[in-house]
Amino acid sequence: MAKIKENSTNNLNRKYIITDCNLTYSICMVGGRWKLLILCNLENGKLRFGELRSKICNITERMLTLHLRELENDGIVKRTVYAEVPPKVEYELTDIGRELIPIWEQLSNWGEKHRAMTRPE
Amino acid sequence: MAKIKENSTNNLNRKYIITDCNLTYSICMVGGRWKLLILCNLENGKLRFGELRSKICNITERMLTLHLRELENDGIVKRTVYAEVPPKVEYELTDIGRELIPIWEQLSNWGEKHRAMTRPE
DNA sequence: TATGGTACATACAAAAAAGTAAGTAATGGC
DNA sequence: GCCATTACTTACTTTTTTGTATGTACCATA
Repeated sequence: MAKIKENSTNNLNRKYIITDCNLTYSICMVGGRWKLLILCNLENGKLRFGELRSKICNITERMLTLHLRELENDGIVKRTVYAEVPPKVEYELTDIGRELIPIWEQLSNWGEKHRAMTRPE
Repeated sequence: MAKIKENSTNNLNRKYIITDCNLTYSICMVGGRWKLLILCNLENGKLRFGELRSKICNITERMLTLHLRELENDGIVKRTVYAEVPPKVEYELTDIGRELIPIWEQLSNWGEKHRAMTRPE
């Protein structure tokens, strides 16, 4: 999230895996702690920064900003700034971002099933 | 992976998110650096520890062991030990593990498409 | 008796991710 | 002039993940 060391084994391995495997590449795109929660909240339309912050309880402004920046850089989320004071910024899913929705619905179902299997009442 | 501090904000947030969101829960299951590469390699049947190690270049024995343990604990991979010397251990996907295959194929396609979009030649 | 193969375990170090606390800019309303 | 609002920064600390290096058990074979 912050600075990474370009030539660390860690970073080189990450690059190697991402290059090698589309699947790992995809997972990395949405792999940050809060990213999926952000994306889920955007599923039904645009939200302002402050709306996201209050919908996702426990997230700090710093984390929200960092994840949104990454999602924006990765073309999954679109950011629109309105020239107003106080500032108004809206976030929404891009087309390629929306294409994740049916996939994550399945993943979510899998999770529910898995959870039921491993922790039966 | 190693010891975690039960009451750190970091850990509490992780628990909270996982409890709250099946999707994040699912992603956490396969979120480790090498997990998906391991799972992909098991897609076509059982493999021994040493086979996995040589198929996944750059992975260390420690990382392979750690990830396999987690996948086993999460019921995604099954471990079979043969009472032989030298030891022989085989790994394979469980039923719930196999149910991820169609999902990760879609994710993989998404990744390919996304990659083409963001880095067109 | 020494050696080799297999699947690990352990102690430690480096790197990355997440969290904390405080500050900033712009401007409209009081 | 002062304060409130919004969407951020920045500097720093803590926690977690990843990687390095080395050691272990077991027994068959040389």
